[in-house]
Amino acid sequence: MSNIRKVAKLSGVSISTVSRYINKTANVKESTKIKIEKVIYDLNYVPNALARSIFSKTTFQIGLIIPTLSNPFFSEISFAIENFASIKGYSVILNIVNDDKEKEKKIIKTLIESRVDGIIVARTKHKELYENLDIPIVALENKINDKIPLLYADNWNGGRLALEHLVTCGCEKILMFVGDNKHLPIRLRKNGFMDLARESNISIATRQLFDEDENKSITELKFLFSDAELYDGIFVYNDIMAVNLIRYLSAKNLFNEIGKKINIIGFDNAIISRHMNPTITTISQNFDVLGKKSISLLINLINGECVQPISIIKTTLIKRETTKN
Amino acid sequence: MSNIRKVAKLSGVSISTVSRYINKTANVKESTKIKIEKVIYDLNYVPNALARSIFSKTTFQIGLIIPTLSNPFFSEISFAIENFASIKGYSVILNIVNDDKEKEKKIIKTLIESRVDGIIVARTKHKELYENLDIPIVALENKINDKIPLLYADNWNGGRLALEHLVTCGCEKILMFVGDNKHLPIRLRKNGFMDLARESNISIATRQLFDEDENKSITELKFLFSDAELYDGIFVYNDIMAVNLIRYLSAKNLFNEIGKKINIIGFDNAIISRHMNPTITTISQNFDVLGKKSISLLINLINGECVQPISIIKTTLIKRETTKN
DNA sequence: CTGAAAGCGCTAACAG
DNA sequence: CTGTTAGCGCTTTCAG
Repeated sequence: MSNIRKVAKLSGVSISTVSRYINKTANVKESTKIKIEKVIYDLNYVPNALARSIFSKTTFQIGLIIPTLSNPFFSEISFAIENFASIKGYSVILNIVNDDKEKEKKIIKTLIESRVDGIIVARTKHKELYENLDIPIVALENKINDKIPLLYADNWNGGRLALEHLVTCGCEKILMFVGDNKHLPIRLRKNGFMDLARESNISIATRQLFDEDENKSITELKFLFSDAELYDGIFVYNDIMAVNLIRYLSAKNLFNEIGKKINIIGFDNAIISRHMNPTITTISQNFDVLGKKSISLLINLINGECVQPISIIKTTLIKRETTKN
Repeated sequence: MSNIRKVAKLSGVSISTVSRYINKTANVKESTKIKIEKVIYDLNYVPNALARSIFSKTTFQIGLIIPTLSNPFFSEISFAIENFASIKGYSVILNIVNDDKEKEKKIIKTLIESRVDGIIVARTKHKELYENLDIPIVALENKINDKIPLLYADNWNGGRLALEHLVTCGCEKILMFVGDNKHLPIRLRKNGFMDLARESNISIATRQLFDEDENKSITELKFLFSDAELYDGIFVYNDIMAVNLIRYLSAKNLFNEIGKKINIIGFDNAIISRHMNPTITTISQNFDVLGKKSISLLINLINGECVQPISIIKTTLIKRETTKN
């Protein structure tokens, strides 16, 4: 592959002139401009961003660290992040942790070595890995420490919206499937739901589910959801589990009751919620806004600006077929 | 951020000794080793991969170019690619084209500038952008030219498997929803299905669908799928459209016929196919194998080895609730 | 408007 | 086992 020196030699000018031409960092005489242009074209020369970065101390690359891509929450958010990063001129290095702490450690090392300008890390389970990193970081969902800006959807208010909607649908026997307490957003969904229930004097039955339950077989689901059909309003902590609930009810031949006698509301507005049969009423996390905000926070950080320590993105109700109104 | 010179000075040795220590490229006396170790630790020094790459001419980064992340086919394949890339010591730069040719052009430029070691491009619509790139490339699904190795799942045989299964289920009135002919894999699915039909003297009704139809409303779906319920065996060119078909049938109150009087088989084994209600019988693309193979092809190319021009990954039948047997 | 020269952080051949 | 030196591809003073 050719380099700037070759271009300079063949154009009969100095390296610096070529550099100036490429970066438009100073005027170059029209005639030499044309000469250089031609040589660059003939040689198929492409400037080396590495050499440039070594000097400029900025790579315009950011690292994205996520637990998985199979969960639509993360694929949607990665989608949005790539989109806004690219608009702002940044490339994103995709890193999937997959519950492997050693891998997460190695990822961070590699990112630092390749001098990414910043890191966005979603729902990490190992905040200690990020404590002493001297590089701009934005945390999604899981807080790392007071110095690292945190961003998440307003799960608390989402929980309130969910109950509000069930009430609007006229539900009177309400059941909530609670997710794993170790995740802050999951906890907040519950709290929002419960806080409103208390304020409104509504009594709520609760059942506990865990992350592992997301991939259970239909037989196991029968056990998890048993008697859910006795309630007329059911809030499930995420869309995947709402999907499972629907499968359980269908297996019990209650498909036709869904959205009528049995109202169900999920959380996430995952793709599956608008494709599922029936389509699922849910609380939307507004991935686009999350992606945009995380990029803008990170870029502000990169530019040495101050950013607010916590940003909360509005959640909204998406009405579909699993609820009456 | 500190550099190798600083480390050398503080350790009281030369730059090259430090370099040797870091890369274990030659022996270093135990005592100086310890000195260097300490300084590196105190300074929180991390070697600069850019400087190293500029010399070694290799970045251990690869570019991944995909049309979207919303479609599970691409998120699953990206997942697999990241996984195997990272096992082999490569980072992946995620680039989402989103049907924007100008963006695709810019992406390629940026990747070349940052001297990625290779590119994996999935289902590109603009092969001309890749024709004259002097860099290892692996094409997924859509062929670019004879020089660029192509990799895809055995859609043709997948089509055969689909028909075979419908026949096994005893179907006699068979309908096929054909996808957009401009995509090779989609065409092959149809051909496999049809070829077996001809060999076996089975007559097949066909209907045409297009990419845009994937996101249509239920009213529009009614038009697309009208009278599909008159058939007892239906092959749909991908899982998303199979999902839509199921929603159409449910809206017509035929939910309980699915998997009984009406057998449906999709294609892709997308996540949604195992979560849908009912779960969808489908042909699996084996994302993991696709991801692994695309990485190994690319790395072979990077290492200057010869690779076969076309690789075809086996597809398999996944039986679920939408078919009888 | 242009060239010479120093330097970004690192590696490697060479000499000791 | 270690230091000196040249060089990777580029940018940017500083002169002219």
